[in-house]
Amino acid sequence: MVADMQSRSSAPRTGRPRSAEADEAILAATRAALVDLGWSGLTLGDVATRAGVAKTTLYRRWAGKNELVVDAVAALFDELELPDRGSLAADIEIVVLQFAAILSRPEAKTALMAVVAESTGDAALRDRIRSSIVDRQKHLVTQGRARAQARGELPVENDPETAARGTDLIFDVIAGAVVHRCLVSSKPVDTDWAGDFTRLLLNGLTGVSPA
Amino acid sequence: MVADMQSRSSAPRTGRPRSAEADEAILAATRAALVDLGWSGLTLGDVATRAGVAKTTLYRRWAGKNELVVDAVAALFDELELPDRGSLAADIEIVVLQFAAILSRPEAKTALMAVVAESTGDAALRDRIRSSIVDRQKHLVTQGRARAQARGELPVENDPETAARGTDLIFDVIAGAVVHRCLVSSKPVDTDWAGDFTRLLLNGLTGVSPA
DNA sequence: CGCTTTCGCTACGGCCCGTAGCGTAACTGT
DNA sequence: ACAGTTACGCTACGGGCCGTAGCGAAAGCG
Repeated sequence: MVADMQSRSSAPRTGRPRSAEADEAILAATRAALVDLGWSGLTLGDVATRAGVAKTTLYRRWAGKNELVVDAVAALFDELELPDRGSLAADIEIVVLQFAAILSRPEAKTALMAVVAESTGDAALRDRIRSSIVDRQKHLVTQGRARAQARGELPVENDPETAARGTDLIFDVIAGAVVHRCLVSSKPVDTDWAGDFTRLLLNGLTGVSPA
Repeated sequence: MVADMQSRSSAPRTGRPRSAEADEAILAATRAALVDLGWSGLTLGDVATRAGVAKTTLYRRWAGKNELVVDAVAALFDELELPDRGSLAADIEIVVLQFAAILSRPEAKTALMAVVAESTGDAALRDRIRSSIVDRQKHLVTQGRARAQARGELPVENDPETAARGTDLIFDVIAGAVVHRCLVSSKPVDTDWAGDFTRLLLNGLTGVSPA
């Protein structure tokens, strides 16, 4: 979703409309190509062929490889959800395992790191990644925290600015640790590791409150 | 250092030796090119020109862009050290800030993520990254933990296998969180954030010990 | 039915890749 | 001193992908 710049602002009222099937076919072809060839092996010409679409059509909708792949991969992360397991520990563990499951898919692995690498020199791409992928999942943290506060497991934050800082911190710790474990250490995120990590984070959150 | 496969095993005893200056010139040129062009813009022909070396010389020593960049960037992380600041909290904070300082350099940013992305489909590259960069810094964790145990801040681990698991976990959490903060959230790792993170991790480590 | 926009297709210059071939330079053992 | 061996700089090449231009046809709208 949220493919090009044209669908956001006023779409042209006249002329032939863009094919919605083509959009989905292109994104699916991109994911398939990522699985087969990886980020560096992926070429826009190949994606166009797989999608049964002309290469020029592809360039009309996306500025380049980076933007295309961000959109193609963003949908994968919408699978994340947070069923109420009754305790903060269980909630953390389940989201860690879900996130790791997504990262185990080859298209997610190779694409995520690559677009982040490209984004280091491209502010617009950085914003696109954040709005399409990262910020969309941040509600999981606020949701889990709210539940924990309702259960009395966590203290209630008074200052909204402090709460936002805490949310960002928790998100960076969880996402960062799982990504690092999966892609850098390349060791499995099984229930053992998820349990260890959950205990560590839980102790950190429920321990002595910050100054 | 540790450039090619030839320097590890028995170097040829006969013939013209490889130029050591060329090695360093190439790696320096690679870092410079990463700053100017980023990962995707870097070409081996350009690196060779910058280094004042023929392109063929480059291909004799490195299999490709991935391996070259890993070696070029590995040296950056050797700056990390752990001066004894007297408390575990201070030790964590200082290493977080040091790591963030390295990640603030554009050549480190773009190269690290890119080679990790490439490594998702290349086991040999994954091992090269681990042995050249990651595992080299793991001693910081064991060192900091040993000091904290000597101070009585942390309990002593009896089982060496449990201790290793803990080391890996701490490493993933620290490195992962800092990387995520810098490159994905793209927010500054200042003393405020480092302090928040340190409190969180410290509480997690000193809290109720794992089952 | 005109107007507008998208679509598929072809073709193109340009850049970079990775290798081959050559003559030269550097170092080693006899 | 001399042959043997390896690294070096240089040039050249086929091949692949890029990103765009130009065309005729198709699909909507008033």
